[in-house]
Amino acid sequence: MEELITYLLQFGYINAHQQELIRSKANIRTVAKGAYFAEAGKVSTQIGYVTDGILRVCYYDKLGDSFTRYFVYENRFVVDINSFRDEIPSAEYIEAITDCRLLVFSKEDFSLLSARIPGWDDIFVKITSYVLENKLKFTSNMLVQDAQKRYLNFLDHYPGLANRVPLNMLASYLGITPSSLSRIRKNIL
Amino acid sequence: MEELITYLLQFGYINAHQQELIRSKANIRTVAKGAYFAEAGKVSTQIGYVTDGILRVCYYDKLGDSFTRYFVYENRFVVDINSFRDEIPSAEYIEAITDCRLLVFSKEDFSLLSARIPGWDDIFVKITSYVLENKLKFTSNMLVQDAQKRYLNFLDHYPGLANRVPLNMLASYLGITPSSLSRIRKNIL
DNA sequence: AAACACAATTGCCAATTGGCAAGAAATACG
DNA sequence: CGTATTTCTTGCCAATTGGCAATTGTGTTT
Repeated sequence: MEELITYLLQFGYINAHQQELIRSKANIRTVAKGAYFAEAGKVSTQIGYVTDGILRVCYYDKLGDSFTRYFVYENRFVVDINSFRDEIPSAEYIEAITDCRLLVFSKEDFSLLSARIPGWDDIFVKITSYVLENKLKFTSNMLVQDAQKRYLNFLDHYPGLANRVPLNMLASYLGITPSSLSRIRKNIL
Repeated sequence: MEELITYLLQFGYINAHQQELIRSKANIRTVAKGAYFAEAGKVSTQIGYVTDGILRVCYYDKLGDSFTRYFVYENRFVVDINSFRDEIPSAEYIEAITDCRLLVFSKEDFSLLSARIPGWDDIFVKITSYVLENKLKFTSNMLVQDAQKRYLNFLDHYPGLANRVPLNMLASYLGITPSSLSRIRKNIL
């Protein structure tokens, strides 16, 4: 919980009273490994802040194969922002790939915090554009790298994460086959 | 100019009086082919709406080779949003790849419109997350496709654009070599 | 502890893509 | 209008990556 406040303070000012209000509106939600925090086609009614575990934003092709869009881990927000803000159907799935514990805010409480805390909206605008911009940059960088560089870059940028996610999900994030990723790992040793 | 208003109206409501205010604050800026609309390391003091031409957001590696992050064309905003909002240095370059004509708003005028037009900020929040989310999706999709599918997907998603941008800039956007892109084009015929 | 399901590794070969360089085409410039 | 410069195309070959299938490994369940 304190980590959430610390995280928010990176993006804007919130006084002690406002912090207490935030704490009072946060609820704990657990999502079991393999279950979805949000599903494509359904409106996302909660925004989550991950306190334990890892999730992935993913989608499925016509053959039913899944592809990882990106991972979300401890001390980061997870949500389909367009679905949550405009109450439209989510574009994709958010799947827990380990047992997860999140602090969640309902749409109503989030709006209440927005009304009561000047700067609340600003904070989330900053988080959104900052995070999306970074993800876009990282993904776009991968596009012009070979498979091994993508993996090394991932290790660098997300230390410890590679060993916490299944190889096939990491492979689909990196845009390479599981076999290739396995070979790359062997090569690096 | 009317196209700008139409574009904004897709994301939120603005009344006639407010529209007039927007018109009165828009200035025309031209950027010659090859020149920069914004430069890495400098604070972006303007947000632009492209009325004519194509620009690309790009970066350079240590060898001085350039890579295209994405293209921006008619009836879209172009800006380093984090630089413009927080008045911090831009992360990358924005280069005109044809002669360009833009409607620009200075930071001061943009803030004034923000103060005078309820919903102005909302509109830009929506545009930002909607556009970035789409770009991320498109780039992440490319990652798991082979070179030819990337190109066909590009043709599909950005009709007409492929013939308006230099092959080498398109190649660096798609994450393939200019030679490969040239061969792919031949194959498709 | 055995059986099962699922994930990861590995070998083999084919397909794709890159690297380099030469030539052709298009564009810019005096 | 001709020359220079840059961009694009193409051939050749090497390197990378994928596809498939068999095997091994890991974790779960009964």
